[in-house]
Amino acid sequence: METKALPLSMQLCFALYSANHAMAGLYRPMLSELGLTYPQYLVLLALWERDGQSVGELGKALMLESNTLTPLLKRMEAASLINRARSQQDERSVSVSLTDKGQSLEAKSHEFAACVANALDQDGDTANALREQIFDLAKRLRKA
Amino acid sequence: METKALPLSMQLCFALYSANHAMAGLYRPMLSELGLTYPQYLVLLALWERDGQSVGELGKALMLESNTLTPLLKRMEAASLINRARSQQDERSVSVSLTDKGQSLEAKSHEFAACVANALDQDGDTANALREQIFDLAKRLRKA
DNA sequence: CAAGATTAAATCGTGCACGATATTTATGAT
DNA sequence: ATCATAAATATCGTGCACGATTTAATCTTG
Repeated sequence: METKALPLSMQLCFALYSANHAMAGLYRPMLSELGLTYPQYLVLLALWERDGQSVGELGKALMLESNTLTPLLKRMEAASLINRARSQQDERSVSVSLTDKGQSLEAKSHEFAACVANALDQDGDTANALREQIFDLAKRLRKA
Repeated sequence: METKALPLSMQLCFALYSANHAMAGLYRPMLSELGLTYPQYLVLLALWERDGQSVGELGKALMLESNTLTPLLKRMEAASLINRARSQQDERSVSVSLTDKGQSLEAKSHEFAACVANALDQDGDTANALREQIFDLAKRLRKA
């Protein structure tokens, strides 16, 4: 009974790890010019979609908890990208909103998307289908 | 000219980020019982495939550099999973090899793969095709 | 209303990821 | 042989991710 190892090339986990790294590597130089990190960019994406979310809502959108988000958001506040304010209705909750600077970066996100599309070097429908498959994969993994 | 933001749900970068997190989340409790982290498990996968690789070779396989690998490997050495030794042919290079303990964990990797397959809840061919698409995606992104 | 339970953020400690730099060993050109 | 260069790890500082715990506000229930 051989217990031959499954090579990296057969591991879905490594495919995801590798692709996620490669994507981060593609974004890094572009984001770096804006003084942004990759997770900070994801926070901006979430806020461009809906401004004024609480830390908990952001966490739900990005699958992160306050132990990760709080320091990250503080750095973004220090960089004048967002404001953080306790909610009046519920003093436990902190509302995160975009500054003018944070809003102004939204235009760049389209350049980035175009750059990714270019890197993919395949037609849009194929890329969209793959994206949906990956989201679906994430959903299945989370459910398990 | 609207500059409407691209929502998270349309971002391939977030799909990968999310799926990678979900996969890590699935592995975490299983690996935790073995005292392993997810990147440490990837190192083991690489070594089960070919034992005795140098730090640089491991880095090439996993897309990591010595600044990440060296401390990680030292922790794995401290946990008696691997040995690190300078090569005699070239004293610059460090060869990483599995201990008995490190080898013995290989059997578990098959359970993990089965667990992932079960979580996917879809037939193997579909999963394999998706894996190849994701590897291909990573390759395109890296080339760009 | 008061006491306990629940919820939302924050804090703390550890490990990973990476840019920049340092250190050590090997190689190459003269 | 010597010196410059290159190569392989290692070190350092910053930021992300997460388990565990803490703090403060709110809700619940007697």
